Amino acid sequence: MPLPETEIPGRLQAELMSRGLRMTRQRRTILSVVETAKQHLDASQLLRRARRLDPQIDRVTVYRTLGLLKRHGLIDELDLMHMQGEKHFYERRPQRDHIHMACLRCGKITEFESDLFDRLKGQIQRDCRFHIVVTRLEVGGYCAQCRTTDQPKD
Amino acid sequence: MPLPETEIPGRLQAELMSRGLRMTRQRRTILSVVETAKQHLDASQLLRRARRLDPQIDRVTVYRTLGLLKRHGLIDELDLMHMQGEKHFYERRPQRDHIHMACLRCGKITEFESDLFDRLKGQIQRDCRFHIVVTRLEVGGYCAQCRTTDQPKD
DNA sequence: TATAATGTTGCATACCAGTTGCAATAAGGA
DNA sequence: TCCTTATTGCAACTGGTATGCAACATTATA
Repeated sequence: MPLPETEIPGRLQAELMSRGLRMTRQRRTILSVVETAKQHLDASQLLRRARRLDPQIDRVTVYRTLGLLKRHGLIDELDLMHMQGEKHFYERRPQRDHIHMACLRCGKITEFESDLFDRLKGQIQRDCRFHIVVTRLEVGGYCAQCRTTDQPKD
Repeated sequence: MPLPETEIPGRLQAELMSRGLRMTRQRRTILSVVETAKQHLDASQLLRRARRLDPQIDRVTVYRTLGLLKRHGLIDELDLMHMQGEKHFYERRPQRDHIHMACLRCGKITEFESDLFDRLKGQIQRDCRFHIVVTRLEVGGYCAQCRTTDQPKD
């Protein structure tokens, strides 16, 4: 994921502490993995990386910490069109929502920000009188590289 | 789901047959359940309804038929923000894409069509040179009824 | 209408991501 | 430092979905 320059390392940790949550060694480790990830990671990848820093960390702790971060709106959960089973992927909640495009052929994930998307969310809030907490726009299709070559069959 | 008047009963069956697929008793049953559903159903609900019409239908057949319909782009798979576990919900692919809004408090699912959404998809295709096959825009938040009352706690 | 070829089904079993109960442990305030 | 309470790790479990395989049904063909 493009990590914006404005992001402060340790931000997640500071956020959780300011909410009065206990900062354990395990949480610090997991948060640092989430913060330094350059791509979207699933729980097991997250666990593997966390274990490189703290070998006795348990996967349950990873799941619980992810749940915590989700409930506090600090990370977003992605499905990425379920291209690799049913696992979920995580990213720090960005300042501005973006769209995830998944190429059904090469599997590449691309992110895209758009004013139209922002306006669409505004329209939903107004027209539907719906208070948006979280949005997820995922698009499956063929990226520029793959759409020129043969398409996969059924 | 709002089933548009333009929808022809037996449409799914005709579509599959025109693609040269075998039309079995089980498939006919499952297709009719999908076609007549008035809400988004998950695999187990679909199975229960199919069994009312054909008691010996097996759940794997439901999963396999759903997979088939998905691959042929005849139904869409929804997560509905994973509010009820990890199950998936299904709906016939509509003529025009719509947004699913899930109320995090009462669980109500609302659908919404929007020109802005159509334009956004156009922008993605153009600006990202991405050929869209399927989109999924899900929004979690609080509906008009629920946003006025107390919010749930962490 | 019978037959052959191939696609589809049902059963049992396995799988995989994620969850839960509970006793042991550790964080942070007094 | 002690005490309270949150958090952890282990093991076992759950729910949704997928698979191998033999039996069977569908469709094309004769």
